[in-house]
Amino acid sequence: MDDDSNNNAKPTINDIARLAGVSKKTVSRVINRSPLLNEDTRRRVDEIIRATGYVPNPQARALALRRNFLIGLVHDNPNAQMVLGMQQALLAVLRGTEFELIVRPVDRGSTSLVADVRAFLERQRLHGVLLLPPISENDGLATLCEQLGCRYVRMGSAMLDTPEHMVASNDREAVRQAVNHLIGLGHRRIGLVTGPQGFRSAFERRSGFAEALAAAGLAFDPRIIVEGTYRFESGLAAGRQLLASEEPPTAIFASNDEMAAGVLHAARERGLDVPGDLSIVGFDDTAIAAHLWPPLTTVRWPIQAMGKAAAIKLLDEDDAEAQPALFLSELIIRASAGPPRR
Amino acid sequence: MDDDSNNNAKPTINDIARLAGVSKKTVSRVINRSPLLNEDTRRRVDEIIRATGYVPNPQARALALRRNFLIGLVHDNPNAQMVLGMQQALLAVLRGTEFELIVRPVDRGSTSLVADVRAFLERQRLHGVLLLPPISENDGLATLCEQLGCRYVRMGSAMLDTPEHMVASNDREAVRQAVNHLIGLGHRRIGLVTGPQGFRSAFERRSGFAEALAAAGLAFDPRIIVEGTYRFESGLAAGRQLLASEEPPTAIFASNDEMAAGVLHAARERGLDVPGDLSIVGFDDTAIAAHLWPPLTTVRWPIQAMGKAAAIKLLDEDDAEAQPALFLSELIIRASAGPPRR
DNA sequence: ATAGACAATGACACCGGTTTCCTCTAGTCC
DNA sequence: GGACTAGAGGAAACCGGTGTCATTGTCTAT
Repeated sequence: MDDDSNNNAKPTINDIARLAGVSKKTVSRVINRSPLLNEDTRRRVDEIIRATGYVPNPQARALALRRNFLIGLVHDNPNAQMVLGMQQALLAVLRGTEFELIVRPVDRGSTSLVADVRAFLERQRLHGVLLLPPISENDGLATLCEQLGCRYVRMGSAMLDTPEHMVASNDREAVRQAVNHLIGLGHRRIGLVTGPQGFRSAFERRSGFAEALAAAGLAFDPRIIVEGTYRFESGLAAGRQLLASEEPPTAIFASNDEMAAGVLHAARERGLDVPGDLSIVGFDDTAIAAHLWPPLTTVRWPIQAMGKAAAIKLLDEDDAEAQPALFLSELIIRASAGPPRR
Repeated sequence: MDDDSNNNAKPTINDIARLAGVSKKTVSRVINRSPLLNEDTRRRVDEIIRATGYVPNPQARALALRRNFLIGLVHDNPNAQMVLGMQQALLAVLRGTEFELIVRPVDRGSTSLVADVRAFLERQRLHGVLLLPPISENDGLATLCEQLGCRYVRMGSAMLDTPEHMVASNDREAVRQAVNHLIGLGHRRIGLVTGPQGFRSAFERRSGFAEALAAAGLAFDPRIIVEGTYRFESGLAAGRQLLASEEPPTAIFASNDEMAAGVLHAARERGLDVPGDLSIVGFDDTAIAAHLWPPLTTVRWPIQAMGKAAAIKLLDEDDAEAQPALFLSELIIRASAGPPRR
């Protein structure tokens, strides 16, 4: 029973060396594809490595190299789908390499955020980290990575850094398109639920909104702009406020889907028809968007593509710059936005 | 600039030993709280450790101990919220310990599933792994962990293993309560959308459903039982089918929220009022549940408590058995279920 | 007083790789 | 033929911890 499945002692570099009749160092050279190595020797050692199923011990390498074959995903993101999508995208690239993914949720609010991440990076000696928004906006973390010599890529809603350290979606442009869609449907009075102040994404989306209105010659009426927190409840409150205003908007753009769901609730509470009485557009295309009634028109970021580019940037010095840094999101047109009835 | 933030060379055990005037081994004993150690020596060394901010190198320890201070989360779960909730629960316990969390999504369908996980465990030499459903139901993985001497905990919808290797919710009981709730509201004809065959959770929930009907003396009518896939689309299809049947149910229990959302869509398509014409109950209490209109009555598992118990079982030999293994879910009553109008 | 037990600590090998530096060959040039 | 060079590969130290075993000093039993 133990015979084939449990060949208890895994071979080490010493075993391989002995079997091949060479020194450890030569085996090490084979593993690391050293160029100054006789072709015959390489073949012979390779043969034995394959036959024994030898795999170098990552812990020993990490100790000797002072660097681990680990990619970190550091995040404090309430959007579970986004985080998981990113994990999948990273793993698709990491699979087949010797790298593993290590995930580190952190606490954005904590005063010790940078110290926490520092301890994490120093202890684990990561090869690289991917910083997800919103903590990717923290310049202290980027500086930290530089200091520690840890490769890093920040993900964000706009370029904040040099292209090799950045994977960004163009939220401003995406929102412009979304709002143009509403304008194209005939809306002239469009409300906005923003994200919380201090978030770059909130700023970008708000800017895109303003730019679209300006381009269409529409007024930017601060009375129908409400700040939210990116949470459902804030969307609900904002929706109530906007719909109760003197001259309510015929359409509302919410800066993420969760708040859009809140706005939809508010509309429901008033017995409004969506999209007949009120059109709603969200942002993110989380699972909820397609499952609401009516299904939500929203903006989908290319998470997979961004994750893949980020992974390659983290792994490969050479391919890093060849990877795109700016990605365009896609407007997903569903049923929650239509021509105003009035 | 480099002076205080970048004290480039981190102290090693040798530095501490030299500063304290003791041998490496003694420092090692202090770190590992060895009992045979003079109190004075311990204090002196501790003092220096604190002063220098020394932290043992995890890679070196891992090499020497042949075991890493890493807890793995292995999953193939489409429920992003659950996975993330579990991550958070684990981290809440791991924080403050020397353990880190490493996350490993795998491909349930892959024929090399066990081999993949084996390679992962062998390479990383994890201290322990938490297996999330549905792959937690794979006995091959549990056997693998035993073989490799890796601590493990399986999470599931029913007890499948000894309590020290298990953290289970009692789905059957929870569904019984949910269905009793519907019966209590006056429903006599209740439809069921099951999960896919082969999933333990699907089986348990179906069993709970059947048991509740039986206890109330209601017939279990196979014509209003539809098998789903746990995905939205399957819920939609099931809803359409059930509502188009000759004698449609007045309430439908869907085995997860995503399918419940699909059923709700189907009701909307037919212009039905929920809960007036149709009551709907889901399972999981994902974010979507509260955001639907009407908000979904559903079952919430105690993810945080289960994650915490799992983490303790994984970390601590002694506390493992003291931790509860079976958890009761909570019925969250919202607006999607009410008395039948008729 | 002396052997034996025990507490406290150190010396040294070891975990499994990599790096540094050195040796040994064989080929080239004059 | 001797000096020089480059290519191939090995010996030993090292990365930073832990395990094993020996050593020392102190206390107790005889």
